[in-house]
Amino acid sequence: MLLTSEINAISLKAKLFRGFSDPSRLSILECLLDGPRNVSEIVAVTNLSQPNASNHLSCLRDCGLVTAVQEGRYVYYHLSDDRVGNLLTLADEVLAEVARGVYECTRVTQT
Amino acid sequence: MLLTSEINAISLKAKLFRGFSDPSRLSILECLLDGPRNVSEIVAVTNLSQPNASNHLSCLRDCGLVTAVQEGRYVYYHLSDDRVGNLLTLADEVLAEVARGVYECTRVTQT
DNA sequence: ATGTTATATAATTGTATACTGATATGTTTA
DNA sequence: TAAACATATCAGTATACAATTATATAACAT
Repeated sequence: MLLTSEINAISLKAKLFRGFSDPSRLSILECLLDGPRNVSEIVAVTNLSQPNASNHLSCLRDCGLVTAVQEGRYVYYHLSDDRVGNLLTLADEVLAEVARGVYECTRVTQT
Repeated sequence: MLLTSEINAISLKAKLFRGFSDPSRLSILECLLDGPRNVSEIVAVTNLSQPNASNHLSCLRDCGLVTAVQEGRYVYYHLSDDRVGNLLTLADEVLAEVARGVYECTRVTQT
């Protein structure tokens, strides 16, 4: 039986993973692996519309996964912690192992 | 500009993370960190309804994150790869860093 | 000051998906 | 075979959320 505090910790962690669980946000995070990028650069790399990118960036910022630094009229974003990158790398390893299973999973729609 | 193959890889990774991004599935995965459990045990530990647990287990199974072994009328589930556990652990570390941000994120509903 | 570029926010809509309740399938024991 | 137990599936509903369009705010240039 789960305690209330454990439930909260789990919900929190689920929220963290949810930050990674959308292709648009993941594109943004991957693009930031190479270093800070401003919104226009992110839009160019990811092909997202500007408002869409901005929305996802807000989400990532609120979740603490990225940090924003304003320089003039540009806003540069960077990963807020090295371990965010580590998570992406480790995910690649897991993916290499379970790729077939994930690919064939029909319960979650692939965009 | 992202190539098609990169888009697919990213969608795949997003799907992987989506497996972790629901509190119910996360409860199941955490409960399996201690070793194999059958569905009834999982239901008891997580407080999920049996059909709900079964649905999430199907999803996790399809995604390759867990493996099912039938023993008599019981079906035992276990994490399919050690790195699945590693991802959970690393997530804890990231969470410790960004907990406040995640907690305050209002863009994603916390259950 | 005015226009232009960069970014953020708001309202809306469509779709995905988590949950529930009912039921089906499968396995064991009597 | 029947009854009891374990697990899976299905239909229906409600909610979360991603994307779009339009607009607002802010910084810079002319």
